[in-house]
Amino acid sequence: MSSQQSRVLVQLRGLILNGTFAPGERLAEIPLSERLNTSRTPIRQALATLEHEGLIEPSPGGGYQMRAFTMEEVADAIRLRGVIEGFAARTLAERGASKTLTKALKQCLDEGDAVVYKTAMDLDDYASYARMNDRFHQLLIEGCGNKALIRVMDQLNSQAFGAPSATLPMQSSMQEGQEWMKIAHHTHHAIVQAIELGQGSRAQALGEEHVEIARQNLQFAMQDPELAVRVLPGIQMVSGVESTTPADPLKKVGAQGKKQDSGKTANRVR
Amino acid sequence: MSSQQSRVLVQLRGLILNGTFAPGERLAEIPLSERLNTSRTPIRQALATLEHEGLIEPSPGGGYQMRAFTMEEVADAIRLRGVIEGFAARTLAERGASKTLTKALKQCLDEGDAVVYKTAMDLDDYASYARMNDRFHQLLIEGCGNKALIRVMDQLNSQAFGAPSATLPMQSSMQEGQEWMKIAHHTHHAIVQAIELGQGSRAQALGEEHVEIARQNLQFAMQDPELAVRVLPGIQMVSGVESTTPADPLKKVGAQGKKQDSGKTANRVR
DNA sequence: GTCGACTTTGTTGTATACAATAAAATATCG
DNA sequence: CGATATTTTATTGTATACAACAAAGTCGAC
Repeated sequence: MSSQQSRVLVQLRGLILNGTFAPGERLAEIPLSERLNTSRTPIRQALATLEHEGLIEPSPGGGYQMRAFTMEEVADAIRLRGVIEGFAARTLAERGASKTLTKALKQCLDEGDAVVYKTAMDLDDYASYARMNDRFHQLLIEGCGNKALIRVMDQLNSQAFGAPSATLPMQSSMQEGQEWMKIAHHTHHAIVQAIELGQGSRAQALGEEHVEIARQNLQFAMQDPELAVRVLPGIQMVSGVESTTPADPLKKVGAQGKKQDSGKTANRVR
Repeated sequence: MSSQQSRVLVQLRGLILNGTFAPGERLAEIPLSERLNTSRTPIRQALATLEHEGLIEPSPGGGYQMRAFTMEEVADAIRLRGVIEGFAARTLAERGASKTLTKALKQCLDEGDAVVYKTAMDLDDYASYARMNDRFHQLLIEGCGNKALIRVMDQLNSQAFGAPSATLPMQSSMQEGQEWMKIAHHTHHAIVQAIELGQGSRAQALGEEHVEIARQNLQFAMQDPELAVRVLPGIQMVSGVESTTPADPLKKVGAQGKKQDSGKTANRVR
């Protein structure tokens, strides 16, 4: 795609996921365009996209504002992801997976085994497991061949906490993390087996249960927000998680471009 | 929202759903802006939205083109809708439905009963059943309280054949239609009962089975494309369904604004 | 006559000017 | 002094000009 539009979209999404804007904060076009060194046009396009992705919402008087997320919503999004992935797995089990797909899935299983059964796991291992995990879930979704499902999953993915990496165990210590990973990866094995044996119902149930692990871990990780912020990008947007780096996220004024000269009409509501 | 943007979006979506553009046909901004009496800006915005809705796709060299749909994709979209609605019903069963929601659902059941058990059904009855059906499904989706699910379902709805009305029986004769409606409406009753009794698994299964009726009916209706076109808006977009009204939908040239003077460079691919 | 470089032309991407609008600040009247 | 009308001002919505680009056509050389 063209450079300006995609660049702005990525950068703006990044800003949002970093918790730059407080919930309800207006996303005015001109400050954003100055901040990202572009004109209003690409900004507008990016804002429209982000609205479709569900990261921002229309402001009553026109324009957009930052959305507020609750923990409950995040948990619901993860559950939905489980249902859809479960359906994908079931479809694969019922229709049969192609030889190449099965092979690719088993490749993922092997890679995961190599990491999970290591005696000592480091950050690189964690990263490579995360990559494998993403690929595994991607394979399930793309492999099932249901285009509507692929589209819908794209939408969920863009919502950050719905993304495959959100299904990853995230624990305070590597040790703990590895234990959870063993369980999660065991489910990967079971899903592939169910697909091979044509056990549709089992495949579906496993898909749902798989994200349940992640959901519980998320709730656990939220007890230590510092950790959650480091491990799950975008979690700052969820109310209850205080971001530590930006200045004063409590006030609505927030980080506002460079102007800030008068300060009187800084955050007009319209 | 502002008048120009929403107007253009609705009109353009209408044109697409009417089968105005052949699959693969380029949707150039200037011809569209002339056709809808506006500038390129609202057109661009509408095109972006329609891409997110999945009705059009990006063209390789930039811009957009009409998407091609297959019957299989439509069937898959309906199945996915069933899974998601089933999940909504299950969630309601597990979490318990509010008093007002239960009441609203039962109101739908009563209205449906009144239509389905009539001795002779006319078009008005059909229309009122359709309205009730839409409301019923809407209540399930909104009522379950899962915001991610609501968003995802919005996306499916915009895709026309995924819409609630697509779950309606569509038969060649009123007589036949009424028989199918009886079955479909019976499922409505069963879903509400399952929700009331907290039978989550049953509610889920019923949700999925409910759309299965519609899927089979769709395939049946496709044997008589004339009927399908009349009964299911947007079905013209599906390859294999020949639309009758526009001129020559086989050639890619299709209905192209007003220009058509030279004809030589009419459909530049870029 | 055919292949290749060049020119033409249509189309999108980007910036920006202008209009419409709504909120805030200010002035005016009771 | 308070409430309301008016002005101001920021911001979005819309139109359009210009730049970048890519495809098609055209000309020329071998």
